[in-house]
Amino acid sequence: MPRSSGKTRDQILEAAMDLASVEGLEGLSIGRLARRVEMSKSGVIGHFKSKEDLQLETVRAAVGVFEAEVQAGVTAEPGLARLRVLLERWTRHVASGRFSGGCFFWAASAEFDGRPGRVRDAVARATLHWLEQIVAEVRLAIRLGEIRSDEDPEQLAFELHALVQEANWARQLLDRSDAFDRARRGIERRLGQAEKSN
Amino acid sequence: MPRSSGKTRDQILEAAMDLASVEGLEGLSIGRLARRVEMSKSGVIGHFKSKEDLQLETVRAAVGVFEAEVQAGVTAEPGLARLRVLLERWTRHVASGRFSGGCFFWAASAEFDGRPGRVRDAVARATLHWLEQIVAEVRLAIRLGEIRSDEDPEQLAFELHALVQEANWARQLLDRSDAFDRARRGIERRLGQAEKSN
DNA sequence: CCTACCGATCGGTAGG
DNA sequence: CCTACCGATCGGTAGG
Repeated sequence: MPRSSGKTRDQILEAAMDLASVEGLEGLSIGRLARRVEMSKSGVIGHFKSKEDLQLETVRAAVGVFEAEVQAGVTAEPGLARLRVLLERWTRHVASGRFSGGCFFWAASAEFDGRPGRVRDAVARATLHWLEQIVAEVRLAIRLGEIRSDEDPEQLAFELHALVQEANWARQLLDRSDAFDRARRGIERRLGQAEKSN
Repeated sequence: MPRSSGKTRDQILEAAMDLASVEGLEGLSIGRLARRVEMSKSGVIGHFKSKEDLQLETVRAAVGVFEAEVQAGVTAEPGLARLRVLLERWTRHVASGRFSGGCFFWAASAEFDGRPGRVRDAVARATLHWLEQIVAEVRLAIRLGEIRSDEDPEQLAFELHALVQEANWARQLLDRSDAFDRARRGIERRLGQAEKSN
């Protein structure tokens, strides 16, 4: 059962994710967020213990969106087929404009990589988890004989992951509308190379 | 001839680049920068017209560092050989820890991609210029018959560029000390694939 | 280059 | 959920 003010809290977090994707999790000030959701500052912060707590809850909410849009309900066969589906869903999610500022975690990564603390740890944990999921899927595909056994799963995951992050960069900073198609082409070419021939 | 206070100004910009690589160009506040260089706030801002001007000069200084460490004095043969040298010098520069927060332009990209203005334009111009230089070198290598003529220069440059940015991300956020070796392996593998066999 | 100051905004709290 | 307020810090200026 949701608590009584669950709806408002969710609305605040939805606005917080969008604001943070543009202005960063630090630029996400309580006053600015309050204006955005048309509440008083104390009304906003009353839902959270502190700004750090608000940032942590915002990261957690973004993890929830990612899981729902990228990971949930994938029915493809485990291995190479599921790897392709996961990468395509990720690409589509980042390209979709779900958040005004592009990929939430790319922005949060760059902002918090130099600031020790719980927010940085939460961002690192979430992004590492996703990277490790790609590694695991590559490993499975190797075990199934779909990907060449001389491929290093960590290396292949690194290269695939790089392409989607690059696409986000190229679209957000350089306004390259073809960025995600380039990521897709790179992924397909790389997987084609890794695939066991025959 | 440098103006009389050129030395101090350069010291301020050196500190500003380092601070911005960690805290961002916005987190680079005049007060914090003043404390870092042991001056008063007005002493710092006196060298610049405004905070935006300070940010622009800091970007310009970072372009200068990049040119000196990556682009200057490359003697390799134009084409594939020079492409390899440029990518290796870029990788080494980003890996070197020249700035505390890792790649200055990666941090600035994520921070300003959602904020219109002159700072964003300067960051976009600088990074686009570097990307276009990689494209140009690929094109030359194709013309020289060193890279297969069915390679799309923009696509290949996108993929190579992605690997170094990914390495910066992996080291700064995930503390992956092997990140730049992964970038190197990816670059070599990709160039090997693009290379004309025989 | 400094001190001293401006109005605005920051995160957060008191009190209701 | 609100108003009203706290001390700290923001970018920037006056005056020297």
